[in-house]
Amino acid sequence: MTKQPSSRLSLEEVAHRAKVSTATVSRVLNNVGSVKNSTRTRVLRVAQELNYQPNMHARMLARGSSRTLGMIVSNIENPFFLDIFRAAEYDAHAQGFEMVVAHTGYEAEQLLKSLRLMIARRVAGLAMIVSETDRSLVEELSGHRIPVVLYDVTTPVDNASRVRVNYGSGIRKAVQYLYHVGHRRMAFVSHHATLPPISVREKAFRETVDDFAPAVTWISRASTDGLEGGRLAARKVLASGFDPTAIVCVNDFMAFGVIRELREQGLRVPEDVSVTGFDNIKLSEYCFPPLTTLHIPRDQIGHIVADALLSGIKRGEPARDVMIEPEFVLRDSTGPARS
Amino acid sequence: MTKQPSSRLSLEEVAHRAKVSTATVSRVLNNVGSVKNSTRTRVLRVAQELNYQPNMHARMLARGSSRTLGMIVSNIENPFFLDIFRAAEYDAHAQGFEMVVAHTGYEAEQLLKSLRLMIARRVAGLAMIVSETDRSLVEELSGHRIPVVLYDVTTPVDNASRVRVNYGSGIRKAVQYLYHVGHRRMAFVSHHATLPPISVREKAFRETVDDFAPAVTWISRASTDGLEGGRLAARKVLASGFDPTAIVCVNDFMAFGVIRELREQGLRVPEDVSVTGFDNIKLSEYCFPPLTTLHIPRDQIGHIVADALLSGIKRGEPARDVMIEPEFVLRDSTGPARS
DNA sequence: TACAAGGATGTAAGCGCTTTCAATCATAGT
DNA sequence: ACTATGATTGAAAGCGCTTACATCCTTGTA
Repeated sequence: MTKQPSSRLSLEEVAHRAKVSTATVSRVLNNVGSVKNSTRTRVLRVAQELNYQPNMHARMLARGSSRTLGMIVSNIENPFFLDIFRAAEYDAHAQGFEMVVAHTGYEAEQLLKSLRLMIARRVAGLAMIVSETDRSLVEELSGHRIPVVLYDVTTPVDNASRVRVNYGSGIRKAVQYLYHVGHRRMAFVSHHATLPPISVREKAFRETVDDFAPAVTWISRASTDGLEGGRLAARKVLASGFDPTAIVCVNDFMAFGVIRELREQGLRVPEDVSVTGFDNIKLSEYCFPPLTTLHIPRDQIGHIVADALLSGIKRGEPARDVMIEPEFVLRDSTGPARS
Repeated sequence: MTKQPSSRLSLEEVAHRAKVSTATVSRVLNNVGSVKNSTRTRVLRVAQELNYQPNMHARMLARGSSRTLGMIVSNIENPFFLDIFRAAEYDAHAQGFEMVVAHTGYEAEQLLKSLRLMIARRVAGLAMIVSETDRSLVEELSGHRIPVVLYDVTTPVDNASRVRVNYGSGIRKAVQYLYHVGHRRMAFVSHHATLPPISVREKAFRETVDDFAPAVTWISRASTDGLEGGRLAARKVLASGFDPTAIVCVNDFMAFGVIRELREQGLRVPEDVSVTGFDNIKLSEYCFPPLTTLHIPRDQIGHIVADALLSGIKRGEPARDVMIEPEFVLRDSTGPARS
């Protein structure tokens, strides 16, 4: 029968029952220093019997290192972020680190709170997979000498690694394809136009379409991300009279919302209107019609993020700068323009 | 210009610069005890200038309380869990608590690890929104006198609150509807049949169909949850020759996978086969065709979870037992049986 | 004017762990 | 048998914070 652990079970208690000092228990539990085999097993047995779990806060305080990686994401509902998180978490665990997440819901104020929380937790490294970063936040970070990786940030930041996606090139691939199958009136659907990664895509869209002289554009921005946002933005486009034959969306979720709204208004996809997404989340393959989109290798990003952080922490390696190339995935939500 | 914070910025440093003792700084920062107004502002100014953030681990150690709620979920990709999490987090924040999540991917071993991690973190309360709980884990918890809430656990556990969903009643609503619109051959699609909440639904399905004499059932279990699982399970059903006119799925994601596979094999939904889900995740309204499903009030669950935990922590209130009633949502993925 | 009652601060003892440093013990070499 | 060497262990000093408890000022009051 395992012993009932008390609510205030400390290493000292274990030491006492095993008739050794706390130092020895610590050595056993951390597998450092040298401990006689018989002592080791005795300590382990007692710890087991007591169902003892070390207090991570005390441990962190004593060690002066939290062995924890922090990650702040904009929208935790977006599986896109989750995939990055999970890949990073996998690597972190493999190296004995924990991960903690915070999400901001695209609110700058919440970002600041999350950032402070991460600092309060004394994370050993921090990944910011958020769109709303601005310079002042980076200041908040400077001085705490922890490795940082920023996702989707255009201007480089001192001592911070960057992972970026080449949105321009991605959007260009989609627009080129659409143009080649006859589309001349294309709309672009996005949200939060002030966020840099969003505006980068908008800009890329505009520029690319401009390269194809006879084509024209229309830009519709919703006040919110996701399905609702897509629907709203689509409604605006359709109400505008622009009558697009193709709608390019800033991400897959918005594309789903757009498709939903088109269908609501009696338009078929892709016969009447072609729709493209961005991200290639898992669902985009499963929804109807399967979505033409741009694949971003989220696992790869997660691994890069973890590696940048961990190598910075453990070996003090310098910051990196990585550019990810999206890949065009042709499915059934796009087709030739209606004549 | 704000001062460059050093990497080892402690409360003591703040105290030193503000020419007061650490006790006073602590009082100011925690807003307790009495401090002269001029002192307070001075301390706050210094803290601000230094960009000081208290070390949460030290704080926790000194306070003996982490002010943190833990939540363990099976599958973090499932927006279902996320919604519960966010609702709970909202309440937690409102009461000055942080939240940390861990996910298990339905692995019992991972559950144990997560559980230990939560204990190591000395969370003040723990919610387990997992399907794979078993008695031994509860033992692991007993003795640590922290409020616990278990989701979807059939047998009551001492001192633990429970929140359950009345799956039987939910499945019954779906089956009744299907029967009434003429379905006689219904299949049930699930995964991990050994998990209690899954088997509960299976059982409810079988029993309900049995109540309608002329109807027959077929059960198909995939080895994995989610879209892939749904596809696999559908493939099995279709290959079996059972030729169902309706497929009842254990959750919405599997339903999406099922629909995808049906379409792949040239079957129309709902004309050839009706499909129902369970959970009513947001996407179920947006996918095509919009999914008939059973709504579970996730926000409500999240609030109940947080409230059970927080009231247990703060006021020592006893454990509760809540049953949630799912609500049938009729959309377009179901219709009369083909004749 | 002297004294009680608070208000404002500082002192110092932990919280539960890790980690140096020194002390002790066992073993091998001579 | 005696010392050198390395393996084992324990004592104790923090890690950065909170929190009695003690101390020293202010006031208001008799």
